[in-house]
Amino acid sequence: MSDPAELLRTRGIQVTAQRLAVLRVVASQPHTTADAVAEAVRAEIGAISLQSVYDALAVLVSEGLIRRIQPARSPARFENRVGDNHHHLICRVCGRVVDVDCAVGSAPCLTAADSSGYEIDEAEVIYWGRCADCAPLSPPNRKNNDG
Amino acid sequence: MSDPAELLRTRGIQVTAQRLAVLRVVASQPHTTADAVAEAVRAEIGAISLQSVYDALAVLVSEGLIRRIQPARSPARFENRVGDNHHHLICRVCGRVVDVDCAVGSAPCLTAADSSGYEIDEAEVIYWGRCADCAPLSPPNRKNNDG
DNA sequence: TAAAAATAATGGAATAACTCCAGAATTTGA
DNA sequence: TCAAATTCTGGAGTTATTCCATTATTTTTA
Repeated sequence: MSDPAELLRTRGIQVTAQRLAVLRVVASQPHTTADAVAEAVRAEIGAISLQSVYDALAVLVSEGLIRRIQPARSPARFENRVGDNHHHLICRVCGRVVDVDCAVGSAPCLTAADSSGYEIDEAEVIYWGRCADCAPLSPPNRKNNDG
Repeated sequence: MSDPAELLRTRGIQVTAQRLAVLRVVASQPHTTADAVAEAVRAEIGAISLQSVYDALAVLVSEGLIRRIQPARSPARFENRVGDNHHHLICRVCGRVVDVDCAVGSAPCLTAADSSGYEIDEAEVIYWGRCADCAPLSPPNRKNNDG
């Protein structure tokens, strides 16, 4: 049952052209920003306010249909790969984001060395570096100081 | 040579009361925000503009004396534990941040399953959940959908 | 099928967290 | 000690996002 409209309906969310378009855009352009979604949706269905894009994204995120990632010094990004076990690799220079499978394997890596009494529900991993295009063009700007 | 003034001087950074105070505050209150630093510094040395706090923090970060972490939906936070191998555990409810050692061990976990040609220099890991105080008071609001 | 209730979409204003800029003050160093 | 460099300040500007009041649309009920 991966029909988008059906996905919405079964969750009691009204099916609207805007929401379907937003969902479609996020699916076709993973790691896209709210702004970019607005533009793409406009190209598809004519008009949508930026606020409505934020609304639609918020609804989809809260229902777990899409995921929001918010890397430092970048607007929030959205992707429709949810419920699987993957992380992100981000280029410090051009900001490009790519998916990587979890190094630990397919089991969620939810076990910290010492959880300090926290009940952990997500491990968010971002690998920072420079992508194949940017690496030769600029010097490394950070020492390896984190593991 | 952990004398703060010396640390600044050897890097060619002018030693000022403001910078020393900012460094001291970040050291004594890890995971603090720029706002909180400003308040604490004012309590210590009288007055400082928020902008100067940002300036001082930026200088200290760029010299690697402190580290900036920027969790989603939170202002940037600063800590003076740098160059070691640790990650963060953040409570979704109250925002409390605590340090955790890297689950992988003391070697920096810079190896992604597939680095896609990226030259990785940092692996940023944030464990999200609810702290011991908040867990009993509110229901979990997220499925385990990430590893 | 029309009125009432619920839900969505809109524009505009507001907000948080920074960043940028030009000038004043202070510090350094020849 | 005087010029050059650096630092500090207030104010304005920016970006990404949220809030709010109103209007439009959709769904439910009578």
